[in-house]
Amino acid sequence: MTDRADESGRAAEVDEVIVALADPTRRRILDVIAAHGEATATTLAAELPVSRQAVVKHLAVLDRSGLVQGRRQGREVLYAVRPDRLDATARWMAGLAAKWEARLAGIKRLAER
Amino acid sequence: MTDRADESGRAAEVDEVIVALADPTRRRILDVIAAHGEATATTLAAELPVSRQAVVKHLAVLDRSGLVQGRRQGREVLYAVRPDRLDATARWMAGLAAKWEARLAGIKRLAER
DNA sequence: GTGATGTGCAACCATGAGGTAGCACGTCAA
DNA sequence: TTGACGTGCTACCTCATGGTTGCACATCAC
Repeated sequence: MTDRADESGRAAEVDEVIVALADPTRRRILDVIAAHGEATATTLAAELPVSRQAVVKHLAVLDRSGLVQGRRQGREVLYAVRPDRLDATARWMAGLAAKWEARLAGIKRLAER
Repeated sequence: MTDRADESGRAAEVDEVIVALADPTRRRILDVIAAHGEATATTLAAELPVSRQAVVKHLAVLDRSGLVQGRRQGREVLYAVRPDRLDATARWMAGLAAKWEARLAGIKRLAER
C-alpha cells in the first residue's frame, strides 16, 4: 500500500545503498565500524587486508549512500554507522517481495480456474 | 538476538541477492518479469534497451541468486520471479539495521553517564 | 620547533562486468 | 522438409571500479 511517487523518489537512495552493500570489503568495513562504535580510516586499514587509501574510497561511497557518517576530531575523522538508510532499504525490499508474492498469488488463482 | 552460525550461513545467499540487485538493468528486468508474470529472454530484450545476449547474462545472475527461476516450454524458456530470497534478504537487512541501532543506543547511554 | 602521525589528493594499474556480434543447434508450423 | 524463430555458446570490446603508491598538508606531543 505504499504510494508510487514515494517509491520512485526513494529509488535513487535505495540504489546507492544496495550498490554500497554489494562490495564485500565495504561490508567488512561496516562490520568493523559497528563493532567499534567509531573508527578512523587508518584504524580500519590496520584491521583489514587493504590499504588506507582503499578504505578511504570505500568510506566515501558509504558516506554518499548515507550508511556511514564521519565527524572530525582534531586531525582524525571518526566514522560511525547510520541505521536509517539501511532500515529504509530493508523496508523497500520487503515491500517489493510482498508485491511479487501478491502478483504470483494472483497468477496462480487465474491458472487454477 | 539472531544466532551467529545462521547469519554466516545465509551470508553467501544474501550477498548474491544484493549483488544481483545492484545492477539497474537487472532491476528493470525483474520489474518487467514481475509485471508480465512470466517472460522469455527474447521478450525482455524487445522491451529493454539491451541485446538478448545481455539479458541472458543478467538472467543467469538472477537465477544463480535465486531471484528468478526459468521453466522450459518447448523451444522457449519462461522466467518467473521468486520472492523468497528477496524476502530473506530484506529480513537480514532489517536485522542488521536493528543491531546497529542497538549498538548506537548502547554507546549513547555510555556517553551520557 | 621538530618529529611523528593522520588525512587529502592525484596518478596509475589491472581486472571483472556489462555489452555486442556471430554462428550453431533445437523446435515449431506450413 | 524447409523456413522461421528461440536458445546456447564463444569471442571480443570497453569502461567502471577496486586497488596501489607517492607526496603534500595539517595536527598533536615532546
